[in-house]
Amino acid sequence: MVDTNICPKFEKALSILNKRWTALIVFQLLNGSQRFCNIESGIGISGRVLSERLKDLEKEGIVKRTVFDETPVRIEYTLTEKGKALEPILKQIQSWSDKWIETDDQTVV
Amino acid sequence: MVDTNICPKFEKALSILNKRWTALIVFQLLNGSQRFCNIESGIGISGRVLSERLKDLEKEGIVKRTVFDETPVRIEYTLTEKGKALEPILKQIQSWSDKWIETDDQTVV
DNA sequence: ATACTTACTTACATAAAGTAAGTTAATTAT
DNA sequence: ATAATTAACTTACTTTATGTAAGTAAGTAT
Repeated sequence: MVDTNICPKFEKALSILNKRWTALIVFQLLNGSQRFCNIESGIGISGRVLSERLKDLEKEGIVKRTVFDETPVRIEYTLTEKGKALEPILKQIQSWSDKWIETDDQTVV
Repeated sequence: MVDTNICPKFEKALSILNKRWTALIVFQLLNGSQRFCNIESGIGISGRVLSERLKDLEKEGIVKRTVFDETPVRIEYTLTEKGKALEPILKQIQSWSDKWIETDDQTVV
């Protein structure tokens, strides 16, 4: 990447949030801990990419993976404090979309 | 895409903002109108993708392209009201990154 | 034993982004 | 007058990211 004069922290944040699905995964987890297959079906992401994203988000300290040693084993993904702190961003996106995005109601008759 | 229970306006907003470079372009234009090459060098995007993104953003009504018929012709890109309204989102991202992203100061000696 | 579920991974196909060179039109430098 | 430079792109080609589908391992239900 080329040298820019933009704050590196901000750029880092964008490089995380910019990635496809990241925001939706976080949005989904704001409703509470969820299992792999629930996130998968909840937002319509493929398992391949979800697996990849969850690893990234774990590495960034945004998501925590917890294994419950029941039988069968249960694995849950939860937002960390850092992850929960993303809520105001998503809220802002929501209110922007409410104000500025039109629903092109494509109801086929 | 698979059917989800997420608000379509919100999904639409994310599909715009999620795209690589979109947020940085808007961020750059919050400083005022800019020319193609200034955005290009300002954020380190390639001309190919910048051209593509500006067209997308124009289509979404976020950016306005203005041709000044001087010689040589000058073309400026400006945020519309809809585009300016994205500022609070970027501000939120900024404050999140200030609080949660660490600078891994990789100063090579 | 067979089928089903969860949480993945692997292999392969398609779409998006990066790189570099080319285009057009006008401008300035020699 | 010719050559080089700048702005705003486009085109061709390569690399990376994402999607699709099938496979795996461990356990459960019938």
